[in-house]
Amino acid sequence: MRNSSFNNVPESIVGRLASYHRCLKNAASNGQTVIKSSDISKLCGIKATVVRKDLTHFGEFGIKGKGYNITTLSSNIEEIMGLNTEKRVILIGAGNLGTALLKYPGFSGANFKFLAAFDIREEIIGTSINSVPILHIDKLGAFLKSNEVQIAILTVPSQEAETIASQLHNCSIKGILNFTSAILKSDDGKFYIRNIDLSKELEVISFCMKKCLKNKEEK
Amino acid sequence: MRNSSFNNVPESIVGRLASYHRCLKNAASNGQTVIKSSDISKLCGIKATVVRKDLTHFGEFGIKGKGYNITTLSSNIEEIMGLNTEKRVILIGAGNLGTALLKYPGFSGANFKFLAAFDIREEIIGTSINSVPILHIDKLGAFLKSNEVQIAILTVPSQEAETIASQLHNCSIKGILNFTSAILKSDDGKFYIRNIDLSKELEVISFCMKKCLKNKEEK
DNA sequence: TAGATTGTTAATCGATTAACAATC
DNA sequence: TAGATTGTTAATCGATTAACAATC
Repeated sequence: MRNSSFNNVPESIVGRLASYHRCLKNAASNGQTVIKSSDISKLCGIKATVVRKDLTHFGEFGIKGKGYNITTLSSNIEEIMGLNTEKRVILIGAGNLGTALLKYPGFSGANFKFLAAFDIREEIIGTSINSVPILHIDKLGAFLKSNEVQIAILTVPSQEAETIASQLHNCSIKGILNFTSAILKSDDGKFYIRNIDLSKELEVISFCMKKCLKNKEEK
Repeated sequence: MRNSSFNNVPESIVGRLASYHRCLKNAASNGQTVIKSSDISKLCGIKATVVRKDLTHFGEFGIKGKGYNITTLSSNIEEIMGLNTEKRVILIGAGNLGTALLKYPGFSGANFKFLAAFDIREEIIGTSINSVPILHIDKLGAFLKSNEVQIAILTVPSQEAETIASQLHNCSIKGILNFTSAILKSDDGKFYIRNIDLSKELEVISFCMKKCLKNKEEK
């Protein structure tokens, strides 16, 4: 691999790498051993030149005239993306969305290990969801002191997001997956914050639909 | 408004419009009536020049030397994005994520009206979640024939996505919000498909975290 | 060797930034 | 009028595309 730090990789490339990775896993489970950029292109809906250019960003993984060895490419992508190291995760806010995420099968593929979930509702404290214990939010600070946690997932009401996020400083947490519509800023650059705003997605589809309907009428 | 069709608006702008909209709503609820691009910038984490440029894409909404009238700008964005028209929606797959979405408060802001949810598990057929009735998936075709539905939300297992999507042709549906990791393609351009892949988000945060940790070590 | 497919280079395209003129 | 902030223009930057040389 050309370079093991990859500090300036645009997020657009990272997102596509994840797509390639899934596509390779699928191809492998079908017994395929080699794949061409044009195949990846069809399966992922991304142009073959983009696929090749993205990959060369990290090294030369292909065999000219043949394509890519699926096992090799797959494990390279896993190393690039850090999918082969376990990440210890807590979830804050075990409501509907939080529960759905605790039960979400996709987390295992990213090597996420849930240590605990936090909530305020007394009736669920002490229970567990998908083997993840639910603790009272009051225990958060102490928990973070005695456990090395890398990622926090925020599924609390939006108006609580800021307060909760402020409690995540000065501990081992390096990434926040923010599902609230509050825009959290990592003022000091200590965190990587990824905002996933479902309401925004809804508004975007609302606009794009409008456009589609209009195009239709014009025809 | 300069132009009422807006056919070639990049998705990046649309996503930001949604952020501006939320920010305006918040400012309005604080009793503010006018807002400057630099304020929007701070609240949304988007540069003021970008804010202004995005808005001029659709018209001139500001008052030089003053800023933007919140009510006017807000309703203009609502019109641009189609937030002021009701969209009839069905949800397919009332599992954990589906249930969370049916209970998600953000849908009302986008003027989404859920007509029904579909599933295969007999034990929940006939019940309802948040007043939305759960019907058997066998009833989907008939339902679409007798109801005008604009959007389908897919929260079925990924391997079912393709099959379900194929049942959505030849009806009124124009938009699909795909929460499965299957990559659905709108081969004929009849649909607008928005893929929201949570696993991908996890892998992206996994990479970005790795980068953050490394930067930290280097310091 | 011939065929195929990668990886690279150069050209195009679009988005972001910076500077400033217009104007409330 | 002076001060402030928008909207526009031009410059920069980065991402995508297309063509093709390298090579398995």
